[in-house]
Amino acid sequence: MRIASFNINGTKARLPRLLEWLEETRPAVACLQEIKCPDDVFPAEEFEKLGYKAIWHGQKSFNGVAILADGEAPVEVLRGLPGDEEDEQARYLEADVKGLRVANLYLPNGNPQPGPKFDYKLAWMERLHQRMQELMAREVPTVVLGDYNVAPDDKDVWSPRAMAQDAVFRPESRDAYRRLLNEGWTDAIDTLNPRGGVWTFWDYQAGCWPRDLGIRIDHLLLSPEAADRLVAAGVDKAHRGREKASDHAPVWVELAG
DNA sequence: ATGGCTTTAAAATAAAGA
Repeated sequence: MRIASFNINGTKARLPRLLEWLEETRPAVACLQEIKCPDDVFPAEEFEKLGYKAIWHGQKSFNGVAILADGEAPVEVLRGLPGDEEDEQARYLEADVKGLRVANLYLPNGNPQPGPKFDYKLAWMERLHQRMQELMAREVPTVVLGDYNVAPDDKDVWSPRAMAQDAVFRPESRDAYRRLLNEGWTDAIDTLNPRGGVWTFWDYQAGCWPRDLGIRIDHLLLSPEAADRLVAAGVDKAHRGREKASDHAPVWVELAG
């Protein structure tokens, strides 16, 4: 059973690429980030035609997340990350689907840093830590996946020097990510590719894609009950090279059962 | 190169991304 995550950078601009990716890779569950549309224009019927039922949490212009499942409707558990009544940004959606708890997130980018956006990112990561502790305590198979906007280690960026001032690579961001993992989560792609050099994002600028200058910021974190079923994990890298591609490639994990 | 692209919203530029 394949569980996938894809920052699509705009539903409207990406729809043909997104539909062909679903048809070609047929994930059981597909979590999308940056749908960048209000709830009333999300093209759910296009996914229905391919046999996917969806729930989504959008907003105008920016952010937005969705969970698609092959042949069954995800049962929504949480819309929005708890812990801040003032937070209006659509970045978190949690559901029960295919016998798993699935939490789909679009973590704040945090640039420029330092500044209020970076403060928001770090506060958001503390709230996520709280929620992931609750999820861990349930002791059921759980996958917390999405665009974390954190490159955890030197081996996860094409150039640590070039990335040094970027919010996705600051020590504060990496420390916060490590604190999440320390609760007992398994970073699926890192576990199966311990030497690093696996990218999930290539900037549109400066020829980063043709030169393969990327970073790894999209992650799939497995609770112990899900990690016991880990078979494979990977990146659909070729999809980054297509016409009108997102700047992220899809990432996925294969679970037994 | 505090941006070399791309998307969104909206009607020319501006914000956001990472």
